[in-house]
Amino acid sequence: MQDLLFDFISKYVSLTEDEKNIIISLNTFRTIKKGTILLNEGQNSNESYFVLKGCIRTYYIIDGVEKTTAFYTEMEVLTPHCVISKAPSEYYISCIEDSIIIISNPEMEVEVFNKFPKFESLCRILSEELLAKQQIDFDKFKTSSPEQRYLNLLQSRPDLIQRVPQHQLASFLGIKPESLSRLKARIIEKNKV
Amino acid sequence: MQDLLFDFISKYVSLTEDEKNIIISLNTFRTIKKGTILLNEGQNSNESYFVLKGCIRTYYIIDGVEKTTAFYTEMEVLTPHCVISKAPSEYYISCIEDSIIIISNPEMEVEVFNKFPKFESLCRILSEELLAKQQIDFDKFKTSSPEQRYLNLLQSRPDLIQRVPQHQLASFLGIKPESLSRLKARIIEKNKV
DNA sequence: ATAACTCGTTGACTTAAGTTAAGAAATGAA
DNA sequence: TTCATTTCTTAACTTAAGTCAACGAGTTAT
Repeated sequence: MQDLLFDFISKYVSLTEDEKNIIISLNTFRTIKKGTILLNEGQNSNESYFVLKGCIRTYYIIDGVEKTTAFYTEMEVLTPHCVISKAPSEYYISCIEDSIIIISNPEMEVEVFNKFPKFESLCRILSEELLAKQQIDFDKFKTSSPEQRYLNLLQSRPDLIQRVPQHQLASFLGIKPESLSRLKARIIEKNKV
Repeated sequence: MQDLLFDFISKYVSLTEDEKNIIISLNTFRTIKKGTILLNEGQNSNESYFVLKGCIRTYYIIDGVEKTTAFYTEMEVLTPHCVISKAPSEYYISCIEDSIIIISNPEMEVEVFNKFPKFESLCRILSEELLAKQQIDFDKFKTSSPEQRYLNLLQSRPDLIQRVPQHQLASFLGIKPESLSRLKARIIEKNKV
């Protein structure tokens, strides 16, 4: 299992066996059952999540309705806003498949950064990459219609459409579940003619 | 002018006079005229922009139409996606007010990081903050109607509505300029009754 | 096995955004 | 100033998303 992590890290920096052992000794690998809520609205947490296997999602409850805004799957990291802002969380995080997650916190990170400054470089580079990537995603969202967003998702993350309930996908695409249903029917209809 | 920068940095780390002098000696402060294009589509660039004063925007040209997706004003940083991906840029960056901008590049950064590791911490923390903040913005965008987005912007960045042309604001809000016009008229109508 | 729920789809209707076109208002240049 | 261009608004019409309700399929719990 750890190999997945080290393969990922090796794309950015090379680690010695000693360094790898330090990581393993932190003992932060967790198996989480589907349905587990990792973070509640209003909660103060300092945990970050690195998904090794499985899928977690962030969602809000607005006027009693769940609004899913993001999914994190294999090799994706989520540091909740509340960890940065040190304010109560505005959203929930739940595990939507049985998953293996690395759970870390800022104190641990600082400790590792002090021992191996290389890790801070890694985290800086990862953050900068994610930020730029997310900006592109946001741009694409803004400049696309719901239908284009769906077709785009079909290309870029086809797995998500399989593994995630439609009503969660709908709010992820910024629309209502009924609209997603109709939009899909519309696409099929177009392709027939 | 530099004081603006150092005041900003001091929120995150404290700098000695020596360190400040190093920054100044890099001589990266630039005054940019309104209308200047800082980055063209298809261009490979390695420049990052820190806006000390003024405003820059990113925009795409899609089917011959400009789509503005982001604005950066005082104390905001933009590292274009192409700097990270090392691929040609998909968007343009232009300066929409006479501005003072700090222009840096990865080589300069590495040099500074080596002299003062503290700066890499600063950049990591800034990136992580920006990432979490941007995620919240994206979430809010997804879960709001165009009208709510406009009202939200009125609260959170009222200056933008003043300093930016409406048709650029419209695509920033993910709609057409005509829709923004009608939406504003609708809001005024509501408040009358 | 049955009841209760969740989930996805469909239909009828409402509302608002997209489209196209025209014109008014503001801005900039000659 | 005057002309041209850009920006913003309005109108008429089309398209699609939102809303509300109903239904069937699948799941879970009792």
